[in-house]
Amino acid sequence: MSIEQELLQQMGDLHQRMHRLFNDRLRAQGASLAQLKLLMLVDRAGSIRSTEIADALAQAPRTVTEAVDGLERDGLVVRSPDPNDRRAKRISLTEAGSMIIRDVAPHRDTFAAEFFTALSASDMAEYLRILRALNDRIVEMGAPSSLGDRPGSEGGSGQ
Amino acid sequence: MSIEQELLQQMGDLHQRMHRLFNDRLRAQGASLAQLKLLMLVDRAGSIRSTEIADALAQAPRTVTEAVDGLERDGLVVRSPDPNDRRAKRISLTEAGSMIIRDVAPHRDTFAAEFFTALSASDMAEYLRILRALNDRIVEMGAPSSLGDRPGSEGGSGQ
DNA sequence: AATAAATGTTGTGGTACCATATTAAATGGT
DNA sequence: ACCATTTAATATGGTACCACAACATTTATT
Repeated sequence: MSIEQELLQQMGDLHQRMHRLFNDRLRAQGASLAQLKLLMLVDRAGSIRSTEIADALAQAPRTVTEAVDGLERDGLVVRSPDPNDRRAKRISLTEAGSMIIRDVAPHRDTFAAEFFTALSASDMAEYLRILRALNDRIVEMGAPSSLGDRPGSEGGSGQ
Repeated sequence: MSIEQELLQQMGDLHQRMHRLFNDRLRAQGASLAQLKLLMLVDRAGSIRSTEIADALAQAPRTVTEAVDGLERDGLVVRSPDPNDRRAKRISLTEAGSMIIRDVAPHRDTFAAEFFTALSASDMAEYLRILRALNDRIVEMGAPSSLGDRPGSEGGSGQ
């Protein structure tokens, strides 16, 4: 097996394991990873439209509707009509939604801290550099460039 | 944002982008990533039972049944009764299944090669070392240790 | 104003995952 | 041989995603 294939394998395994473990821990706090991401985005925006979510998270419109349905059913967000555009609805957090974000934050930090004890400070820096290079590369290869991050501060890949 | 959070973010973004891009390319070859993984496992094993798949891929029994249903419907695998155990069924590739694996292999290699042009040889080595350390760490933290690899040749932290 | 085009949201149907039953067959103790 | 346990596969119901189609509302054109 080539080193490239080995890397792909390790990356996939790592992601799968992290996703599971993190999700399991989150479940105890009353949310899933996907829900949390969405809640945090709504929190940052204050109030936001479906299409803006779809855009920020690089998700299909349908996915957003469904996710918001779930959150609304759980009383974590509310949809209210947009005063300026009667086609649109503005999505915002409820008290319960804000509370979840606040409750989860320390667990997120704890997880990250625990996890990265595996790496020295210089390894972390190396790793970050490599990840950025790979992210630039995959965007060059055709992947969507804007995902959930703040727009406009992309690491310059030139060409 | 701490470096840990930044790393988490970059890892998540990278995975999402790779997954999409790779899946899109694969779709043109007539399979999905999940299907390909399963097909490759069946190929390596020759013939295999549902539970062995679930174990190797760290997936729920239900997931396996469903995945095999899809592959069987597409004529890529067949289920035949196990002669030694009437509860079990042995899953094996059809000609079409084998063909897909052969067709896809070069694309997989091409993708990996293209992608990792972003990294120098020494960066790749670094990256692999870091990934292994993180995989070991996440397993320590409670994630399942055996995924997708051949059974019996586990490299990592197998106590 | 009415029709057309663009945009925002939701519906339909499909893949890939999960936890928790459920049914059939094998197995081990007596 | 019999019953309880375990194991193999599948069923039920749920989350998280997708492409594509439908529908409502706004905006542009005539």
